[in-house]
Amino acid sequence: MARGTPVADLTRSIYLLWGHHPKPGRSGLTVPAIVEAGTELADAHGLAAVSMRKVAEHLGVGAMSLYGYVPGKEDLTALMTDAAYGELYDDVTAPTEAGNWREAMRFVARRNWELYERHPWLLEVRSPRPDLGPGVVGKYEAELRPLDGIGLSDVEMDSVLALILGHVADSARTHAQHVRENTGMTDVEWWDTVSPVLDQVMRGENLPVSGRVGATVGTEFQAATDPEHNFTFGLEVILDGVQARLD
Amino acid sequence: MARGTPVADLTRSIYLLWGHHPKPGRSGLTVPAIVEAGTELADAHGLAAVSMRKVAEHLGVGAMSLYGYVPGKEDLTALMTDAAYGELYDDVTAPTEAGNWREAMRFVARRNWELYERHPWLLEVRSPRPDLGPGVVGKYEAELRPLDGIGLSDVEMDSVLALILGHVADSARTHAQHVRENTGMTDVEWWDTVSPVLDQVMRGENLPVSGRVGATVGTEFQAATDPEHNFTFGLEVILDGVQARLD
DNA sequence: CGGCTTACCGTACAGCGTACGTCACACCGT
DNA sequence: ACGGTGTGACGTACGCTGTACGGTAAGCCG
Repeated sequence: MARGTPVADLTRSIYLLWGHHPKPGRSGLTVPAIVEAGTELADAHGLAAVSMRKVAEHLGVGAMSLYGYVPGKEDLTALMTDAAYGELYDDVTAPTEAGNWREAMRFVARRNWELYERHPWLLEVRSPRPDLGPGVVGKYEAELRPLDGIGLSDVEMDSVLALILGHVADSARTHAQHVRENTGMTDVEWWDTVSPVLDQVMRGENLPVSGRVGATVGTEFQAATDPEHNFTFGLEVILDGVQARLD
Repeated sequence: MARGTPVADLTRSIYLLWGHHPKPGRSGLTVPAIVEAGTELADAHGLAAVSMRKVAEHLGVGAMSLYGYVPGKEDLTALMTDAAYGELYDDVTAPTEAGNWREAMRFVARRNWELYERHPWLLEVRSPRPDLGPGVVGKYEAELRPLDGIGLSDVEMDSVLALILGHVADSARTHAQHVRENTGMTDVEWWDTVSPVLDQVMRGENLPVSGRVGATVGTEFQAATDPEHNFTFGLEVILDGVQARLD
């Protein structure tokens, strides 16, 4: 699928996101099937494992056949991303129904956290612009609603949501890197290896505070850090900060 | 340079980070020179542009010669990362001297923000474990000190710092994607293209809150979002939240 | 049944990280 | 001064990537 002018490409991409895709041909290929295949691969082996060849193979089809349905890898990733975010809430009112704004934001944060656990590759997606598909747009509406009418300006609503979602993504990112034991060794093994070498090599460094804090954190969590603790702690700090702004 | 057991590799990587590298051979190559070349390339063209071939070419040397000094690309990236974070503070006391803990944290956040502006590729680095080199360790000590003795537990100190740094990274990430006009079109061009298509395609969607907020934000910032505003706003919210915890 | 449209895909190219094996340089012992 | 040798440097090659191009063949219509 040849690339054209930037404007034409962009328009095509948006139409694609919003469900304008070609009917299945004689191989039975469809855009949703391609997206699903890509998502399965990404869930299982990370975003780097999603190559056009692998996706095609997974569908029993030649690599180049995909280009009849999807302009390229970038658009495939955008489709996967939007689909993943789209599965977050059954209904646009779900967060609102969780309770007051604080409980709603906890609900939102927890849901996003779980989404990143299910689809860690979402944290690797690096899109130059937001992928404004139906999933993302619906998510934004659902998450913004509980913040409406509690005393924040429109801009503040957007900023608060961005702050919370950013915090979730950041914690989840650390968590995902943390959990990935497949790539090498477990946390404990890693620390057991690193620790003595560090002790030797850092001899003579003057680190009174970080030395103490690092030791405490290590003892507390049996690891260099505990992303899940940081997630819940940070969330409450943020919510307290928002509350302070409301008063 | 052949890879060995995980433990040996890890040990070697840490020694490398802490300055244990081979003396220059007959080509005059050194590890710092390689790291510098990689950093220059990354600053100019992003992390993806840092290939072993390009770095070698930049140094007037064959690609494989680098492997005599650096085990592979992963370690090169780790070295670059640690060096970049190491240039953040002239002295370990710099943040502390900025004033009380709030001012110190604003100083820390701003410095990190500027670092990410200077080296946007830092936001693309995806390391399985923290790269515990001298730069990163010194940074941790410097940033932790202003939080010492203000009424937080050790674990809370670590969590608060992680929260703030995560927020900076997240804002800077959005900012960096935002600024990258080179890859295609400017913000305004993009929105002018996307907006009418979205209007058409979203006809019939029920988006009362996000529609209003999106419009307000767009008018306010002449863009879909303003990362710098989100950065300072979010930071103050977080600081307020921490203050609430201190009371 | 013939012919045309078009979906499909085999091949190819430029790029990547890096394993392997060779070459020539610099140094050292005599 | 010279020969041998250890090793730093690197050319080549492999398997992988995204995707442009052009040929093949399948399905449909007259």
